[in-house]
Amino acid sequence: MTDPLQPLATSLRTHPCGALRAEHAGQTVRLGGWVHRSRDLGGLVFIDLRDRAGLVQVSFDPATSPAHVIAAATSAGVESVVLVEGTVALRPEQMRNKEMASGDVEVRATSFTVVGPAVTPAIPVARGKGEKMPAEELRLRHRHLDLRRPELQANLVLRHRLMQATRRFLSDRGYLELETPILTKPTPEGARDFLVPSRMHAGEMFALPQSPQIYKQLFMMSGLDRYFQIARCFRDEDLRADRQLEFTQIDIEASFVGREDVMVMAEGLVHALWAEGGHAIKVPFPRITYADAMERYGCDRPDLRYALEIRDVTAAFAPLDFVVTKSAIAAGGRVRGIVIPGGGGWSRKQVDELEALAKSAGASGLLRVKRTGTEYEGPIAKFLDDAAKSALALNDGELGLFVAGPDRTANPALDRVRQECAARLNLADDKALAFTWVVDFPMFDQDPETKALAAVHHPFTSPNPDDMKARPGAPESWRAAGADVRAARHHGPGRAGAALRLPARGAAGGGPAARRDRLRLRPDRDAARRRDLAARRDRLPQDDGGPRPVRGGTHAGARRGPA
RNA sequence: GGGGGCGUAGCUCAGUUUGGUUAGAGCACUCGACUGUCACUCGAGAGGUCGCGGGUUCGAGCCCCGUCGCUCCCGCCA
Repeated sequence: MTDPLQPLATSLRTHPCGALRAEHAGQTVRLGGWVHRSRDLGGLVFIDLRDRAGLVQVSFDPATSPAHVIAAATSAGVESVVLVEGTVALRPEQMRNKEMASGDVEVRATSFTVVGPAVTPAIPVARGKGEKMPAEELRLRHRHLDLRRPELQANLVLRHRLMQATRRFLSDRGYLELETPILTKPTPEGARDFLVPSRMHAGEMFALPQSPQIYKQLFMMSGLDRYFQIARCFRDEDLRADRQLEFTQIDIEASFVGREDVMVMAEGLVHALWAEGGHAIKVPFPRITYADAMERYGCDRPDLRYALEIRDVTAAFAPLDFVVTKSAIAAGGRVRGIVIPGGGGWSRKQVDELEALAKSAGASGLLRVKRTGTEYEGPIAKFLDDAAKSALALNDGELGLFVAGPDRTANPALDRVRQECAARLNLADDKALAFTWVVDFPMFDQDPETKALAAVHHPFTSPNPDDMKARPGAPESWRAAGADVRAARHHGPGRAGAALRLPARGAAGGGPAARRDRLRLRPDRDAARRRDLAARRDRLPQDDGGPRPVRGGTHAGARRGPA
């Protein structure tokens, strides 16, 4: 690959500042940049000059720089835009700076011109080690200053490279980069549309698409076969730290493909993108079914960097004369929980905190028992007979935490407790990514009271064809023909590994009426969707998949997080 | 829509618990000193409607009421 900085030479400069290295020693160079920081030692002055490529130290020494040049450098304020001419010189051995990419050299200035004198910046650009960032509001108000920071520029550069890598990868595999309209009719998706008033049609609104769901399928019906788009998406929901009004997603659709084709392609793209970012990740990703994930981790996006798996101990509690578990089991629930090595040493207060967590997630309580030697302690210990003790299989020093009740409430509670325990025990490897596929999601979630069905994912995923054939009258039991990529979250600003989601897609299943019902279409609205469904009668290519969106990490300069 | 937190110098923050002299620190800024620094160092200086409005009080940055802004969480959201 050609050096991406090489073309930066112009009639005014010979090199970008940050590109200078020992190999340039002896050359006369002209530079343009911003005064990042300066150090006046009295007669000897240093300026760290900054541009997009990085920093370089410019020295102003009476032995090499004319007096008026030194005077000009002395009075130049930080963030002034300057032009410098000088000679690249190797620094004396002791004066090299290993923390600076250009730290082996400096530019000995023979000429110095301030082309843009700066006022004191409203927020500091150069930041010392350990200094905090200004408030988000101020950073956004003075965005031009904020974006001068090398770390933010690095984000934008990475974003650019990821986009180029995406285009390269997909184009090489026959995907066409096509665009779909931004101003559309409102659609019955999950997130609320951004609405834009129309001048020509007073009282009516356009909607900005939360994602380009609809029109891309026209491409498939039309026979374009493979499409992708690095698409801007919009949603009018309340914000969170990791949720933005607008964001970018890589949207892909393909025809004549099966689930394996989609998964292999998606793994390849994820692999290529992380490789571009300097991370080697292993493919294929391990796979886990939704049912397995819920059973072992209580969560459809388990953090697989650590085990701490959920156990079913219903059999141990079933014979016991203990009202809590007895009534839960009688009502069709189970008793499940996790066993924590070393948890026996946790204080009453620490365990109470876990119980509060479980309760806030919907559990009625958290049963606890710890084993010390042959002794069992805790509120439920007195109910345990020898058979139950051996069934629990607690080792010395271990703490057992259990939830009794229906999976529907126990799962989220156990998930929260498991994650908190892992955090306390520092079980997760910060550097690990733990990519995994979660497959065989249920198609629908059924409200236990109203029996109403709601799509677990977006409602346009195809049901598993085998399930549809086997139990045509029981859509609540169907699995979806989709799969999600999950990655354990990283913690810390700017390092969030995105949660990637790649549900496959297709028709909603059932007849047109059932589809309409499931999609919650209103006959008087949703014209675009109705037209789409109608067009399906003209036949889609066999299609259980065009993965939707690889999400996350592509929105420049902003805090990143799972979508 | 609901709940919590915050708002003091250009920036980051102490000070509010228990009201009491002239509201402080670090960085940045200005001036001065300093010839190998790299968050240079040292000395001096300037810089404040304590978010805004009202109230209680002899006296409010501090207590009370209202209001605006920011932020986090729940709801919502893929």
